[in-house]
Amino acid sequence: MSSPAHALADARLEFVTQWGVLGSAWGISRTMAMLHALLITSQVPLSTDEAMEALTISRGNANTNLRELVSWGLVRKVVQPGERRDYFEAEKDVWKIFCTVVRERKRREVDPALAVLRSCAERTASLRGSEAREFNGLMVAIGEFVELAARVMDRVAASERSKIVPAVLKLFK
Amino acid sequence: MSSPAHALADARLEFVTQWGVLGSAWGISRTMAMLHALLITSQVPLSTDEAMEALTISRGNANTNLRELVSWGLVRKVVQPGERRDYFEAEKDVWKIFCTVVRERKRREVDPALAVLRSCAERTASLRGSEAREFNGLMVAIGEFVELAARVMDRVAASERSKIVPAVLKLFK
DNA sequence: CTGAACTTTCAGTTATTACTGAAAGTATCG
DNA sequence: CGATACTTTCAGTAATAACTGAAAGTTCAG
Repeated sequence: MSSPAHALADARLEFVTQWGVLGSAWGISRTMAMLHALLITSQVPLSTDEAMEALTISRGNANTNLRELVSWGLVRKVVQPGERRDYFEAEKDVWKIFCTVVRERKRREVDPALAVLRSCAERTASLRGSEAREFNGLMVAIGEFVELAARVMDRVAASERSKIVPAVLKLFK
Repeated sequence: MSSPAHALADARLEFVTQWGVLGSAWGISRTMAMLHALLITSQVPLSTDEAMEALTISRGNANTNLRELVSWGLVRKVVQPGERRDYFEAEKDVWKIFCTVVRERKRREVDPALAVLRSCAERTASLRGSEAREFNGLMVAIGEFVELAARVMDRVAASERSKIVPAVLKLFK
């Protein structure tokens, strides 16, 4: 049996690694997901150099992905008193992380998809023929569905955990 | 202004293309997403050769991605009477498509993630020290959250649109 | 059986995406 | 200022994922 210190380090490493795997299955770069996992499991903010060393990645890679995490709003730069370099700290509240991801993916991917669906629906609205009408009906149906999803995402992203989770629990399960 | 026939073909092409883009942002291969878009916008089932031609892809690529779509349950093989070759037909009900995707991603990605989180929580449950306790608390918190998400996904995947959508509409918006 | 019609596989190639590291840029301090 | 400490950029390279096409496999009619 391994020592307690290793048990923690091992578990953390497994978490960081698997978070990376999961992220890449959902279209998030492995490194970005791993950096996120590293930061949320760190008690203290980390510098670029510390992150580089922990994941054995280059400065450029660390810099790019840390800034990307900041642009998602999942991580913020913090200043250590008397220090010149930037430190990074992740939001650790699971509900807030979830809301942020929902908000960003909605903005980055769902809204553009909605625009495409609307354009496809509009451009075929007045066409005749069963093929055109069927296509148009499908675009409208998918559009309405995605619109509903978008509304739910907006609402979730803006909500308090204490208000939504109990309601969801009541609705499902 | 272009002819009506082109307007439909153009809109369909835009939809197929953009569905591919959206898919790849969410970790689904572009070709698979495009094949899916092609099939749901087809009034008739398509053969492998027809799909190959429509997307200008190789036989191997078409075969692999069509089978993958079948394994997701989004597409089924159908036999045309008196025909030897396989034809493929997509489920067109938007709610059913959504449920299928939810069910499959839960099974393929969320369940494994849950296993990792539980393992990380268990392995650190009895460790002492503030770092270990904080890590363990985070694993438990994320685990509970993902478990809730998994339950919601199970429930959604098994539900009738007419029962869930109105309830969701009432809850959000 | 045999061959035609079709499907599947997979080694090799191509396309895409991610990463490196050195150079250029910026801010701060004495 | 000029030196130092740090951050950002990006051309080149590496890693990964996806695709091709020909060969092997399967099915079935005659």
